[in-house]
Amino acid sequence: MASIRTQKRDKAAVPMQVTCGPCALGTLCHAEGLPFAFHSLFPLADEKRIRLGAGEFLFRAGDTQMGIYAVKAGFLKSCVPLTDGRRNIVAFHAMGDAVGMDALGRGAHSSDAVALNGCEVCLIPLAKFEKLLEHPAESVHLRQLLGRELARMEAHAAVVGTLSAKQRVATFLLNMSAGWEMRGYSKHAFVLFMSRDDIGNFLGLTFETVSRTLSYFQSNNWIAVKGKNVLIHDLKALQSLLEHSG
Amino acid sequence: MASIRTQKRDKAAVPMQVTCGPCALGTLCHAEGLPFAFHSLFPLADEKRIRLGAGEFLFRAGDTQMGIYAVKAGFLKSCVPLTDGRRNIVAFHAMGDAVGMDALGRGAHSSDAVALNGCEVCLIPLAKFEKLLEHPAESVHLRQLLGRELARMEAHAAVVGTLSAKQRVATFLLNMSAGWEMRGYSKHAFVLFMSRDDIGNFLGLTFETVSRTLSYFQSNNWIAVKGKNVLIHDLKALQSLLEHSG
DNA sequence: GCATCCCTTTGATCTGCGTCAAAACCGCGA
DNA sequence: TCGCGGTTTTGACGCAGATCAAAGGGATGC
Repeated sequence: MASIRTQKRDKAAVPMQVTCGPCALGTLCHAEGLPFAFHSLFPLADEKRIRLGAGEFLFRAGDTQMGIYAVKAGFLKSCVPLTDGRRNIVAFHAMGDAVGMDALGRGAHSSDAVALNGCEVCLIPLAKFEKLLEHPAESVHLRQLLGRELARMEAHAAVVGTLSAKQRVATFLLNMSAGWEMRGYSKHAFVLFMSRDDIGNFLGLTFETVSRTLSYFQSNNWIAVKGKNVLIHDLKALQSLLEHSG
Repeated sequence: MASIRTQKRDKAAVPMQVTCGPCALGTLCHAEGLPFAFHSLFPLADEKRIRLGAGEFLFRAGDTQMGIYAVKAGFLKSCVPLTDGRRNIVAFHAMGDAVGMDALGRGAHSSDAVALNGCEVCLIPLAKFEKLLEHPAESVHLRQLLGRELARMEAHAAVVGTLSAKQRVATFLLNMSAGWEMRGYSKHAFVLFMSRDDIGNFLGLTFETVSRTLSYFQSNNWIAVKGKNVLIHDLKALQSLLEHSG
């Protein structure tokens, strides 16, 4: 079974253009979007920005310093620790995603969040949250955020619990594609921001199997892969893989 | 891969003693626990009780009739539909659990909830919810409920994504044990309320593998199994299975 | 430029679990 | 009480994917 590789330090934080349009926190996050009366609760958005280099932890499982984070730029992964010391990646996060909500249950994070590259996130500490959520609109928003995350995780558990290797990798590519399309980018051409090892860990496969499966898709002319660059030629072919059990 | 068997009708709803002590909805649920001012929002608890026979659906994936349900008696399973028509069990629910929160994201349920035997649940429709949650204490409570569920699902995804068959079954038994202990029952002796097929589907294994693994545990004198009755002789042995990778 | 390190690809072999099969068991209704 | 349908157990066999191994990129530092 693939293990998560040793984390690396990056040379420096990366300069970035950061927008707030597609952010999952939406009105929960920063001043501009908030009802006027709530402006005073918030420091300037920039004060709450956090920059991380590749391999740095946003938080670790067990941390009681809670809060919800919105990814502004860059990419992260969420890893849950196993009893044998390994870690399993249960989610990837890109621009606009919310991270850290699993801490709302126990009051401590149950997973690590690790930057995959230079990235920037927005934080709202829980204390601010509590006050904010007295406002019904924000409360509904957070509930939806949590509900979506829960449904996503249920679907992921079903994928790794029942599908074949080809189906898992196809699902992964289709989800990446849909995610980029949702953010306004091409659904046919994108760059994988994680290693084969990370993909394997996420999907419950070895990195060799991930690599082989991508090569197989390419040999069928369904996709073209060159390193982390992916070009999907035949979305329907990948989808039809999922329609027949086995 | 195991599929969920055809649902059966049961002869009748089962007479039950129903208590509200350990219920996950807690103050969110019924009149007794609520702040006095909120009593008027609620009909009598009994009006909101729902009885189900074995195999009956509490709700189905796609239902827009939302609400949160608390299990008062009996057992249910949550199943997410796969693209190939199969369903995968992602959770079991017993007395005191909250069910249906994955609907808070999209406004529609993303999984089925099916009764495993005669059971009884309490409903709060979303509309009531919305009003209730304007009260900070209830809002925090729901947030914790959702956060716990999310963390639980992350852990489950990690289990089915990385562990061996023996480790998955051991984890399952340990979780059952802990669940019963938490509810005030024995952690060493309990009755499995689902079939081998359901366990396999939940763990991403075939029912044959589940059966074989239980037999193996028994042959090591770690447990005794007779049908659905389980007696755990050696919790530590099961736990130590999880400490060594592979 | 070259060397180093890590990531990725591809091949060969091994094995845990799925699949197929059959018998035993258990609850239920007649 | 018996017979029946569904569930569970156990066995034999095969395969998808893990493991072991080695060679080929592609980035980064000197």
